[in-house]
Amino acid sequence: MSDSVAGDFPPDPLLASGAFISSAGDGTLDSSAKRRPIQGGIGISGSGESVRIGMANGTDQVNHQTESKSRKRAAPGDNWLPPGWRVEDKIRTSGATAGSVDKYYYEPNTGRKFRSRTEVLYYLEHGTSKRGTKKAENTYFNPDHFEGQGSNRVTRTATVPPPPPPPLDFDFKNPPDKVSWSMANAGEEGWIPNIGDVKVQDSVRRDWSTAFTFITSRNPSKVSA
DNA sequence: GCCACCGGTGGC
DNA sequence: GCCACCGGTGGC
Repeated sequence: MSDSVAGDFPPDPLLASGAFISSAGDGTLDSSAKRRPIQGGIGISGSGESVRIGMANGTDQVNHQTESKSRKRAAPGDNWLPPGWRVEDKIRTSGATAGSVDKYYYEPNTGRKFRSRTEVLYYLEHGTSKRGTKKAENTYFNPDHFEGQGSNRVTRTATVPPPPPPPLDFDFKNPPDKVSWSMANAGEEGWIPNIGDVKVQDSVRRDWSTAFTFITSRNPSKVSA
């Protein structure tokens, strides 16, 4: 009764639509590029970390008993994470707190890293991160930028790969008048969009997500000196 | 007591 | 200056 539509997505929330994730440049995953030389040499570097894809995949653990936690611990899985985001559990290898785990969240397109759910949510709302961004808070949803992005002068540093070509179907000029969201199944899939009585297709929803991600990621945070 | 979050620091 | 990591605290 459920394998029809809402079953489970392919493990590639964003890639499916157009596959652009241009994170190539900044080596998102293997941060082996920099990464401080962990002393002690405990070989946890590779095997100690488990990276998971955000989104409904952890269906295996059907143990979603407490859905209404509270502010903290409110994320048994990572259902609050927008599709495409990655979560990385990093185990501390030294110090008094060695063995404890830090969670890091990675934005799909730019690979930007966040240390907490709070930071991610903040970023999703403001399009910029609190920390590390002293100024430049001008990133707001502005459809016009979207069109002219072919050759604008935005002097973005080479740090961030060029904004992904938007292979989207999302019509920025004519967004749906109203979208109602319904909770499909607490804790599993999260919210499902409906326009009128019609459930929004998965692919469409994914485009929305991609569009959103794109918008929120094309900000000039690195404009430093 | 456990867990998530954030500040601060040290290394590069 | 940036980034990764650890320490410590507050909330539950």
